[in-house]
Amino acid sequence: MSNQEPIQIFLEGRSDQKYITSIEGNYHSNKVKLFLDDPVKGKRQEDHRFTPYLFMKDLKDHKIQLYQNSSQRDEMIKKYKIKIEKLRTDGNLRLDSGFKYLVTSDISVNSLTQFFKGAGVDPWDRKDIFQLNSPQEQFLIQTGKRLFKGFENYKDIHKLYFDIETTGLSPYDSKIFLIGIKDNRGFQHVIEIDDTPESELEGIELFFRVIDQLKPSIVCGHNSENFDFHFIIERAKLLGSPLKYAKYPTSQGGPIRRKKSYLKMASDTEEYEQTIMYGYNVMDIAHAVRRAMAINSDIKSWGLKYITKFAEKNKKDRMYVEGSKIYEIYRDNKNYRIDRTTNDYTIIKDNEYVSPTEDTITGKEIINQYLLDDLWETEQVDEVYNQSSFLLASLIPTGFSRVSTMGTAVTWKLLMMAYSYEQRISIPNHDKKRNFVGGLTRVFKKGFGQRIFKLDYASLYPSIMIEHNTFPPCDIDHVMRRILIYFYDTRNKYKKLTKKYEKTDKESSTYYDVRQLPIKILNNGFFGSLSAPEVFPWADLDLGEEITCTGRLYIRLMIKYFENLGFTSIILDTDGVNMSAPKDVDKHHYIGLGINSLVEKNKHYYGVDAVVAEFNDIHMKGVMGLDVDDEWKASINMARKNYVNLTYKGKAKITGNTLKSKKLQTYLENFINKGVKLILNNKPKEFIEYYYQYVEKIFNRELPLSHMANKSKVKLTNREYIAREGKTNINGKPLPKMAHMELLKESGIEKSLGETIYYINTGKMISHSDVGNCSLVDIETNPNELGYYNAPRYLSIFNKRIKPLLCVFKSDVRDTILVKNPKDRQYYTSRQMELIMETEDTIEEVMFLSFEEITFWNKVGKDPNEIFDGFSIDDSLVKLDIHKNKEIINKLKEKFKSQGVEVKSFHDDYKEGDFVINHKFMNDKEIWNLSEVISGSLVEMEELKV
DNA sequence: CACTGTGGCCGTGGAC
DNA sequence: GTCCACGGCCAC
Repeated sequence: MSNQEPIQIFLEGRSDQKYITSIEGNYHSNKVKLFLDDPVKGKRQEDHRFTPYLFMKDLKDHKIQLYQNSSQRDEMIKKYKIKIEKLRTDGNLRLDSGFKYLVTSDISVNSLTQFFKGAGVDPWDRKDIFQLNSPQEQFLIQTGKRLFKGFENYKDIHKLYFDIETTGLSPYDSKIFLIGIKDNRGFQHVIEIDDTPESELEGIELFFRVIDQLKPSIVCGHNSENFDFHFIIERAKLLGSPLKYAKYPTSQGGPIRRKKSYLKMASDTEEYEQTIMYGYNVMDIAHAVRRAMAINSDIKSWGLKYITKFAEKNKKDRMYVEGSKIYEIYRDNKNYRIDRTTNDYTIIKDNEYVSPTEDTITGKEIINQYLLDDLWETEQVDEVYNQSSFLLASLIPTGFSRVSTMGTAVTWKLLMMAYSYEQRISIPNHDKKRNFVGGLTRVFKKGFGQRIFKLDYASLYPSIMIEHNTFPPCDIDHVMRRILIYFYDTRNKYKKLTKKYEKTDKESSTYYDVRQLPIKILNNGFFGSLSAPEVFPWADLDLGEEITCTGRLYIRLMIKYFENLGFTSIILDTDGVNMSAPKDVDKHHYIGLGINSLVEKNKHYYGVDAVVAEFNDIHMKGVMGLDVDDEWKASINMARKNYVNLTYKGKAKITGNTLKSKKLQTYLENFINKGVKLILNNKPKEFIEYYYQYVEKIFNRELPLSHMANKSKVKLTNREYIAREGKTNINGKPLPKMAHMELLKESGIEKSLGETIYYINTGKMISHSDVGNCSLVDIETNPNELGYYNAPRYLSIFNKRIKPLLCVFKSDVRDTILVKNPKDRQYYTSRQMELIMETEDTIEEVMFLSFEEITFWNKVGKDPNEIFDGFSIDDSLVKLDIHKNKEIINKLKEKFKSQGVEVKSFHDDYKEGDFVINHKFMNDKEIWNLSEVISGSLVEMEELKV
């Protein structure tokens, strides 16, 4: 354990300074200001200095000469107080050709860049030669300080929540009438604004004065970057305000401003305007929710009302007002009867008698309470979804708003840059981007299954990296390996503690559970970073591919092992297989040896758990091991990555985008949710009846427009969409139109990025596609409104979606179920309605290494059959068919040799013009080909008989 | 002073 | 009808 201490100190920051909540630096000096919130001494600021630096490659390699002659250079070095230090490379080629000089200036980051600009190179433009951190990051890296040190919980940070109410959506034709403010230390206030411009400006100014008084560390709202701040600032400008708000009275901080910034959500990046307030972290909670949404497909919307319910944090007695009625109720000077236990209210009509004992409330009071309840919920959502960013910020040397918007590869880059700076190691030259082999995925059995187990490798990719030592050689201190092992151990420790306190001490349990979260994020992101050379300079694609190819071997090994024991593989995806167990599986009994860390010593295991524990103890090695992820009562297996499972509690869990998507129209979703349960509970006749009833409803337009509406997410601004018009695809054809963007363009409505819009196809025939045949639908005002829609087309879309579900029926029945008109409905016998399961992909095929895999192993000069050397597992399970292949290939080679032709195999090092034997698996058959190497690739010439 | 990966399914618009 | 490129979303 003790050898992990330096890593822990590095990650948590070697400086002991506590309670830093934000840092302000700049490019024109070497000064930074720290903002602290000491629980005893209170809020204060500190001035600090740092030495601006950048990492630089050897300029000679880029044919760049710094200044005309050495005397001129020396003069500039003196002027800008430049120092150049050579960093460690230990003879590693990528470090030698990387950023191996550390250049510093005692003056400022600008003087550093000025020095190079004077010589004709702008470091900001030449990311290929220079690596720079922001002043804030430079300070943190240099001093070993970290944000939020000393704060045990996110709750301990002083946070201010706000929300505004406006008369409309645009600041140019509507105005603010309420601003709600609440902090997490007992303050709350609603600023009321009347109809005059003076009052509105006063309200805005008061809002900033309140912030200035309270000095919270974090200022946040829900969707505040896109909406509230934009609105407030634009209104203030229109009303003639100079916008010099939110300064610390004693500071020299500049005015509030907005800066182009990026929000990273899994593989998506979105631009937004970030609000900058000197000394504060300005956060948008919707960002945290949207990042969670990108990873968790069960979250359907990032709206405040939805997400509070999803997180089960909704206030039970909250005041609720429909969005369109807020202004009306606020302004109409009416009184309402209210039930204080539920906060339900009804309007009191003019001349209506009200007894003095009745509880009443004014419209204004309703809206004020509504606003405060919104803020209360905002705080709850913040606590749930920003927790991991808060914890990450105490490990990663950068500001809070950046931590909560950047991607995982940048996170790892900052960690590695910090380590390289501390240890004076060069930053490697980046690897070249290329495609590579990823996870293996198959569906072996299609249709209806019962009693299904999911067996998957615990953290497959990180485990492979640790067990097979796949780390880049350019990491000369092996720090990535050490960090990963530290994370692995720490996370396991937290997981064990979470479990230990689960029943006795809920608070401690949650404390540890929350702490394993940032580690999980860093762990999961590591493999992706290692394969992202354009972002992460330490990336190594051969290693990335070795990890995935090794993963493919592990999954094959597992399939062979369990099939041998009578298990049936159903669906395979990357790191796990859904299997059905043999009938006698419950007879299995195993007493844990505890050799494998996933197995408890002396614990009695039964059934599938026993089989898996034995596999782990006896046959796995080191950190590698299988988990029994779950057990299900029944399943529908439709296609690769697409299946539905029934839990023993009766819940249907849908996996894959065939039946689960945020774009799925509500009418489809409603049918699917009920329909899959009927099939899973083995009620095929009821399913068929339900299907025909639903066809009738769609056909006769009995379903509300809000349920039929297509959902599209806005990913382009109107301007970007219009700019797309002249563009073509790789074949020179124009890019197709997008129905929802056409609607926005025509109506002149500009939606924020990330918003969902709803529209309905109003054509007459199936062939009437959406473009030119659709109109926008307001799903909120009249959710139950019926109306005209393109029934044949929606029915056809419905049938297409349902089709994959029919894989549970016999093939002759399957083809007759779907109808275009309810009068064509079919009737079936019980025998016809038996649910089935049939073979799709074969085990034999999947045991073959793909051509790409063999090419890879060949390229790196490794034998995949040696991956399991040292594992105590039966050779026949481990050794793959490539040995058999080798025998056949050798025979074929000899045959050609006897005819005087030199032939190679793809195991060999082949060149342009060589003849090569290769093989593939098609329709369950092995096919052998003779190919010629033309322009670096294999061109098939003839099929060979074996 | 943007940017983790591959594999897979489905819908769409447009060309033939 | 069939094919294609592309976008979107999802699984891991």
